[in-house]
Amino acid sequence: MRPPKNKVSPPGRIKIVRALKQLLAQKDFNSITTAEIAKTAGVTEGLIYKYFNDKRDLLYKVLLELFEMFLQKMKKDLSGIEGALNKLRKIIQFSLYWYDRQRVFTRILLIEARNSPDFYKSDAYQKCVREYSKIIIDIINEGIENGEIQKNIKPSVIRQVIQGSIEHACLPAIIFDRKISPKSIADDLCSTIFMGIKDDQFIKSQSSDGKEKSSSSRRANPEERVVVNLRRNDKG
Amino acid sequence: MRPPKNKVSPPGRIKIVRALKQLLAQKDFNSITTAEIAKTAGVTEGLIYKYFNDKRDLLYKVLLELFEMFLQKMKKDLSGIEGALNKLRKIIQFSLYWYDRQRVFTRILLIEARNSPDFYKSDAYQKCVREYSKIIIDIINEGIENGEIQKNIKPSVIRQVIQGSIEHACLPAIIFDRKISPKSIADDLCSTIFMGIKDDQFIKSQSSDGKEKSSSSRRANPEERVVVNLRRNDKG
DNA sequence: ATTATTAGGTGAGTAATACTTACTCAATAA
DNA sequence: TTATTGAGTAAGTATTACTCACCTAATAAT
Repeated sequence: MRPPKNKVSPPGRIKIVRALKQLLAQKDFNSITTAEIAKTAGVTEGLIYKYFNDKRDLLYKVLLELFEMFLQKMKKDLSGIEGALNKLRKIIQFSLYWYDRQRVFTRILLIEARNSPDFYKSDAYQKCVREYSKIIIDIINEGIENGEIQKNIKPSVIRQVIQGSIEHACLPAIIFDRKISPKSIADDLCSTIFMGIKDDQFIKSQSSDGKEKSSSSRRANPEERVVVNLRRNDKG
Repeated sequence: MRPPKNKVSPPGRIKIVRALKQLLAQKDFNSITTAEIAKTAGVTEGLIYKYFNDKRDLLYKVLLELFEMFLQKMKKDLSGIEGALNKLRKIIQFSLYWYDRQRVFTRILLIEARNSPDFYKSDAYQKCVREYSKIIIDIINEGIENGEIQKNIKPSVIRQVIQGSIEHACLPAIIFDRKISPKSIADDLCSTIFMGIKDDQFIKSQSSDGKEKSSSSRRANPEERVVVNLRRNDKG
C-alpha cells in the first residue's frame, strides 16, 4: 500500500482553485464553464470532478480560502479595541471595507452562496460564517454584561440587524460594481443601530394605541425614568 | 392590417405564467425546465419564447404579479394607522407575515431575483420594489417632520436597516422551509431598530478613544443633555 | 526483483436543457 | 379575395455539467 504521501494537496487541485479565483475576477460564476476552468488551470475537465463534487463545491472551496483570510485579518484588526460597541463598530467598518476591496469574496458570498441550501453544509459556512457570527455574539454578550448594551434585546437579533444591514447596504454596489464608502456607511449604520431611530424628545399628542409596548420596558433605572418621562411624555 | 384585438393577454401566455407559479410551489426555479413549464401549461416550449425573453424574464413576470398583490394588501393594512413608528412597525409585521405565508413570492424575491442584475431592470423591481421603498421612505420623512424620528439619520439608511434586517431574518427560514414567527420577530426588530442597542445607563470607566463620535450629536436639547451627560459620562 | 495498489491525471463521451428557426393556421382588415 | 398578423407548433441545435474507462508512475509489500 501507499501512504498518503507528503500531503501537500496535488498541483492539479491547486491550479483548479487558482483558475476559478482568477476567472471570478473577470466574470460571473454562472457564465464560467467547467471547460474554461480546466483550460485556465491547464488540466482536463475530468480532473475537476476528482477533487470536487461539482462546480459549486469548487466555488465554496474558493470561498473558504477567502473567508479564512477575512477572518484572520478581522481578528487582527479587532485586537486592542476596548468596549463592546467600539468592537462592533470596528467589525462593521472592517466588513464594509473588506466587502468593498475583495469583490470576488463578496460576490461569492452575497450572490452565489447565501441563497443556496448546500452552501450551509460547506466548510465555508460551517467554519467561517459560524465563527464570524460567534465573534459578534460574544461581543454583544460582553456588552450586555458590562452594561454597554441593553439587556432586553436578544443578542441573535442584534447580530441579525447588523449583518442584514451590512449585506443590504452592499448588495447593489456588488451587483453593479459600484464603489462602497466603508467609513461613511459604517458611521451611518452604527448611529442607527446603536442609538435607534426614535427621537426621545418626541411628545406624543395623540392618545396611545398600545402598539408601542417595547418602549415602556426600556428605562430600568427608576430615578432617570422619572426625569426622562417628565420631559419625554414617553407613555410611561 | 389588424388592430391589437381585444387586448386580453393570450391564453397561452396566461397558462405559462400559471404553470410556472404552480411548479414553483413544488420545486426550486433552477430545477424547473422549460420543457416542464410547457408541458404543465399544455403548450409547446417555443411559445414561452414568444411571450418572454428568456426563462428568468418569465420568472420576473410571475414575481410582478405576486408583488402587486403584496403591495395592495400592505397598503390596505397600513391605512388607518397613525404615527410613523406605528406605521413602520406595521410594515415590518406585515412583510414578515407575508414572507412567511407567500413562500413562492419570497423565494423568488430573496433567492432568485435580488442577486441578479437583470432583475433590477424588470417591472417587478422598477414598479414594485421602488414603490415599497418609497412608502417606507415617505413614512420615515413623515416621522422626522413630526419629531418621532431623529433628524440626524438619513432616511435611506433607516430603510436599509429595516429591509436588511427583515430579509436577513427570513432567509434561512425560506431556504430550509422553516416557519417564521412574524409577530415575535417584528417585536424584536422594532425594539432594536427603534430604541437602539445602546444602554443609556452605561457609565464609561475607560478613557474615550474618540470612536464614539456619533453619540455626541444625538441629544439636541441642551437642558436634557446636561442631565444625561452627568449620568452617562457620555463623552459630550 | 516483482507485483499490487493507488494517487494523479486524461480524453472521449452523454444526457439534459435553454433557446432558435422555419413553419402552419385562422381571423380579419383592406 | 387577398395580404397581414397574432397565436401556436415541431423539430432542431449548441452548450455544458458531469461520467467513465483508462493511463502512468511511484512506492509498499511480498
